[in-house]
Amino acid sequence: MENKLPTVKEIARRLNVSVSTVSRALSDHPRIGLRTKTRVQELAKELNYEPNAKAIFFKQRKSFIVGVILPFIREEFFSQAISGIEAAAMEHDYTILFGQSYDNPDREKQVVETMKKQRVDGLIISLSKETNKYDHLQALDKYDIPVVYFDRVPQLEQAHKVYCDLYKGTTEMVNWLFNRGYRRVAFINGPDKLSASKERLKGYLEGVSKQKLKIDMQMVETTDLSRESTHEAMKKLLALKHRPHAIVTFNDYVHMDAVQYAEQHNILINKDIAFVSYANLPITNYTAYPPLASIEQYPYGQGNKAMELMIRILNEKGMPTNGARTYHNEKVVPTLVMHQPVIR
Amino acid sequence: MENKLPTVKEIARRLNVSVSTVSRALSDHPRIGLRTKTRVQELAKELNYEPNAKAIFFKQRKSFIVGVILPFIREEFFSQAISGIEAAAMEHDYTILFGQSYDNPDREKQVVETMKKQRVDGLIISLSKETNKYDHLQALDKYDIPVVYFDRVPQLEQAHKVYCDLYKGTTEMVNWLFNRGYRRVAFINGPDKLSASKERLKGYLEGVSKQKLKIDMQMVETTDLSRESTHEAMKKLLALKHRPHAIVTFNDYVHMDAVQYAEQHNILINKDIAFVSYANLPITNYTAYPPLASIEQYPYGQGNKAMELMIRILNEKGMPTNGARTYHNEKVVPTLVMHQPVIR
DNA sequence: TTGTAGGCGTTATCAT
DNA sequence: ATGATAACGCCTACAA
Repeated sequence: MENKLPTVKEIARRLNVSVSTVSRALSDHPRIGLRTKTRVQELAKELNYEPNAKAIFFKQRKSFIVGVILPFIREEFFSQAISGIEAAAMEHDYTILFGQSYDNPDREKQVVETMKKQRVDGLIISLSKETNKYDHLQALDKYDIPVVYFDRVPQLEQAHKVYCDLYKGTTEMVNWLFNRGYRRVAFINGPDKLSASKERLKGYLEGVSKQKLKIDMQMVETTDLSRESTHEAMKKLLALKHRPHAIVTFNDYVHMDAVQYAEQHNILINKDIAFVSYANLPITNYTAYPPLASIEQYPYGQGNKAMELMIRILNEKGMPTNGARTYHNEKVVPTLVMHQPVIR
Repeated sequence: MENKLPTVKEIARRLNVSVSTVSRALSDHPRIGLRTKTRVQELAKELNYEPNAKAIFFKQRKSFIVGVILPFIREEFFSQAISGIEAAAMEHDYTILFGQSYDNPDREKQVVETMKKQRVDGLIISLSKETNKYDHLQALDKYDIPVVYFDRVPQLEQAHKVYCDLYKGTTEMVNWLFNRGYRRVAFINGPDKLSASKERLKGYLEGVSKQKLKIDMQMVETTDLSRESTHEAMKKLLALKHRPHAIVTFNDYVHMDAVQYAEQHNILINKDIAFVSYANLPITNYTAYPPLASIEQYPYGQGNKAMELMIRILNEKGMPTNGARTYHNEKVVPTLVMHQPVIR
């Protein structure tokens, strides 16, 4: 009893014309009889005909679908990013196939596989924090599926990337702290492997050096971004003979965990110790202890740029090239944002 | 210089066999020469052959793609929900086409249109708060694209729905407050049109009635969920001759805005006035003023159920029916969760 | 055991 | 102005 979807063939049958006539009539081909055209168009409307995009895309070898893989959509950073991606996609009639890696390289691989099977036109990805092999992703390039990395980008030259240059931003933040009189500035960094961590560390060291201060590596801790790990880092920092005056944390989530630990250990937040962070998530305005300042990384903008770049790449695909592929590398400039100081 | 994706045809050409042989060899057809089979499979592996899902889906009239439309992905409730959807989808080899309505019915329509064009196998949607016409969605049913609504569901009998029955939950919460001695319990509800609001209101009225108290409609305010609107509602409640002892808010976001307003007006949160809410988002644990209690609505579970239901519907599609369609209606039971009281 | 042919819905390229 | 046909990649009933 299923009401089959109408096809050109069906219309052709009913009108006793050929499928090509129907196809042409529907696409308003110039040299087609006005009478026939009207008849076809009327029947099409009556039957509620809609071209089957699947068939068209199949023929065109194009789906207008771009895969997007993120570590965690529940992090506001990434939900903002995907919104930026979606906006750019919509503007150019693309749609988003969605997947999360949950920071698990195996799962990431699996999702990439699915996207490949679905033959997405391209893939935008922010790497899982453990990913250090990119074979499965580079393989896509060979299949003519371009990959654009954003925010969590790989250490590869041969890749399209959009990310925030946190080197400068971090230096700036450290300077800002010194200028405000904080002399012992500690740093809870993310996983060593992440290029985002390396950038930050470089910036931090640069900032400290500029103050002509000796660098104290006891002031640098690492977290795997879990609450436990962050608490562990805090424990070490608070156990130091000379406690830090200020703590820079990897992002606002680490910040929240760090501050939670500090509060539980009777530290007066932003008084005994000042806290600054990255990301500047809107949600921090509602939290108990917003950071004194944080570095805005414009996730929406990054996502938007990544998708724009993807579209540019896809559009250039048919174009003649001089042989060598060029890879794009776009940096987004972060900004230091100061918050209303909240001391509790 | 493009490395074209390998096809059965290509493999067949290279091995001087027919495409059907290749196809069968790859699918491990029983009666195929072992020698040929191995040769084919080896070459396939060497070329990194993968069947083109587009072609298969085109043939099978199936894409294994389900569209998901949410109001705002940045709300933790929805990002949890989509995670539940994704998990169920993955288990059954489905993928998610993603779109946001931003609570805008026009945009919602547009996204639905895109999904239809893409010929998704089905659509899971949580309605925009202003949507009161469902034609564009019911139309999908005609195209044989099933629609499963979740959380924000329409007032339709003829629809598949998964949602949380907040009627009982709200009554329970109001009782809980009365039992704790709060006599004037106010309520900041969401938009009237939302069935979620109606459910809550019914539960609230029921709860108050049970206490044999006169219902005071001055205690009931409405917000369109924006911060301004919530602040407006708070203003009215605080201006009453007899201030409420407790305030129930539509969800944790409204809660945060309400509490923010109260704090700015020198109310001691959870002392002068107690606050309770819905949703129980993890992020509330980091906020300055978590609600005293909130009603967990299990967004992950709802999403998961919605997708499971979708898959059941899709699987039943080919099956013989007795004619009339049956619509599924699944309720998720909410739970009242108490929090560590924080008074500031 | 393997090959041939037709079909899925559409459009582009011929031919009429 | 219209029709016939091939092609996209895959599968499968049927033929050999």
